[in-house]
Amino acid sequence: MSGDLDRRNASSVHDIASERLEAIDQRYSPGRRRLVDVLANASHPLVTTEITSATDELPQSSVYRNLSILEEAGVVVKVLTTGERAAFELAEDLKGHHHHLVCVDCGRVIDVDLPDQVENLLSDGMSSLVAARGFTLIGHRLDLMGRCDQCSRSRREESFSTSSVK
Amino acid sequence: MSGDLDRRNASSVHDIASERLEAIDQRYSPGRRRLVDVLANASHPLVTTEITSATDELPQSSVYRNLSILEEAGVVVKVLTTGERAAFELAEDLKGHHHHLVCVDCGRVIDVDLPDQVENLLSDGMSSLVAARGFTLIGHRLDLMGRCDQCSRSRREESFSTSSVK
DNA sequence: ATGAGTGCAAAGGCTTTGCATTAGG
DNA sequence: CCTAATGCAAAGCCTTTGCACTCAT
Repeated sequence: MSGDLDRRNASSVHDIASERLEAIDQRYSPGRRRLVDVLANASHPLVTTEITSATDELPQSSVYRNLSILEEAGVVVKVLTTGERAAFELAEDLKGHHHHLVCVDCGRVIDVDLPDQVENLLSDGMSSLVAARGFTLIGHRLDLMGRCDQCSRSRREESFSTSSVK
Repeated sequence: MSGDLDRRNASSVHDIASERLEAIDQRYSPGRRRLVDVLANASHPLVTTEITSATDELPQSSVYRNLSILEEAGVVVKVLTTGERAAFELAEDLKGHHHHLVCVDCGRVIDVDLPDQVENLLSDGMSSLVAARGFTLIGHRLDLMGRCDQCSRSRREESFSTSSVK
C-alpha cells in the first residue's frame, strides 16, 4: 500500500508537485516550490508561523494562499495535532505514510513509522467495520499520545518543589 | 484500561463533572451542566456552532468560557477532525474510549468502537516503540478516514455529468 | 454582602480576500 | 500582451477578554 512510494527523492517530490498543480491548471511557481521544499525537509508538520519564519521572504498572504492551492492540488495536507493552530505537511504519497507521536504537554510532534502488522490491521482489517457504518475506508490517521522526556522531567521537578498544590 | 468506565450512565456523568469542577474550585453551574448534557447526548464531537445552536439560550462567550473551564477540569476535550473549527466532546473516561470515522469529503464524524485486539495493539503494543523515541505512551488517537455513502453517491453523479473535466 | 457565573460588546489573532503590481508563457 | 502569481493592506471569522449585572452562598 505504500512501499516504493515511501522513498521519494527530492527531485521527484518537485516533479509530482508540478504535475499535480498542472492538473488543476496551476503553475509551480517559485513561491510554491519554496513551500514544498520547506515541508519536504521538515521532520514534523509545520504550523504557519514556522513556515513563514522559515521562508521569511514570502509574505503571509502568499504562504496561506499557496498552501491552500497546494492542498487543493493534493500536494500538502492540513493536519491538526494538539488543538491550536493548523499545521501542514506533504501529502501522504509524497512524504510516505507515517504517523505522529505527540507530546500532550508541549505539543511537540515527531513523525513515526509503525510496524507493517499494525498498518495492515488498520487498513485492511478495518474496512468491514467502517462498511457497516456506510463508509468506504480510504485511510487512517493515528497519533500516539505521550509525554516527551523533557516534559516528564519538568513534571518531576514540579512535584519536588510543590507538594500537591495547584 | 477502560472496562467499567465505558458505561457511565447519565447521572454519573454529571456527578463526575461536578466532582472534577470542585477539584479545581469551580461550580457545576446550570450553564456548565447544560453543556455537559449536550455533549453527553451527541454521537460525535460538536463544533462550537453546533453547541451554540443546540443551547441557544447560552451566549457564545459563556459557551467558550465554560467549555474552557470544563476542559481544564478534565470533563471535556478539544478534538480536531477535518481541519476547520475546533470540536468538543466529553473526556475519554466519561464518554468511554472510542475513535472517529471521518468522511474526507463532507467532514462528517461518527464515533466508532474498535475490536479489543486493535486497542491492545495500539496501547500495550506501541509503548516500546515510543519509548525508543524518548516518549512515555499515554494513549492514542485514531481516526478512520473514508467516504460516507452520501458523498460516494454524489461523487458518482458528478462522474456522470462531467466526463473528466475540472 | 461577597465572590462566582453570566451576558453583552469590544478586542485579539489567525486566516482570507481585494486590488494594484510584477512576472511567466 | 494576457493571465497567473505576488505583496500589501484591509476585511472576516472564530475566539478571548473586560466589565457590569445577577445569583448563590
